[in-house]
Amino acid sequence: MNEGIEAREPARVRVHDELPSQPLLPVSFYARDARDVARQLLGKWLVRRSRHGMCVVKIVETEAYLAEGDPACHAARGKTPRNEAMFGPPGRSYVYAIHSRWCFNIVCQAEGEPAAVLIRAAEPVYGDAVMKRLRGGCRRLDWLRGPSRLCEALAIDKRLNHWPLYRPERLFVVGSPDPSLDEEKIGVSPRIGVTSAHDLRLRYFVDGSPYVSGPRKWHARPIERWTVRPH
DNA sequence: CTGAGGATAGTCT
DNA sequence: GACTATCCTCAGA
Repeated sequence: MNEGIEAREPARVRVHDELPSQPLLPVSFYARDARDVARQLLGKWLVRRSRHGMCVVKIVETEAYLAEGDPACHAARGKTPRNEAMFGPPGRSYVYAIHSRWCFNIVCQAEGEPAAVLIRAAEPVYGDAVMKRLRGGCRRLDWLRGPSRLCEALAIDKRLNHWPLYRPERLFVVGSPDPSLDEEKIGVSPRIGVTSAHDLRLRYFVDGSPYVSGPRKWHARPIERWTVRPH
């Protein structure tokens, strides 16, 4: 049908009448180094359509887990039933449980090169009533502040493991590069809760955003600068 | 506001 | 049996 058009221009998606249409992130966005993907996911909209309703959230905090030289990566010691999704093609989800809570990752790089980005925190954009209900009515600031809180607010669980994120259906990401998110507004720090590889600074966050998780003192100022690369 | 402690269950050795 | 890419509560400043 219109495959030729879609190959040239990314499909635009209007997720709600009141929200502007946005380009859908294609597979090629994810088929790169997880550090670039993690950095450039900041400011993008994650869209979730579930039986509870539709939610749109703006990503404000991510972490990269690398295929090479990263002992904290779940795939560092080879393939297991749990981390299988990381070894698959990029652009799909990797959902796993920790302490009886879910964490949502996006697989990056290439098949057989297990890298991923953990989505750690986001800001509510649309669907307040749904997220408030799923989060038990806690403060709006805390609905999406932490990887497992985010999963709870968006009804993300193991059933969405291996899910393709480049189709505008149940779960996907839209957005274009945000010129206001230059390197001075991006903070970089060690990853939270990771006991090994503390020398690696692979956590990225929108500096100053109240929706970012972790100790406040960590985002008092950016710890390191990061060069924006186009995509 | 911060830090400590404990609940909790899936995963791997 | 040990570990964990978490979260909540509580005590104290």
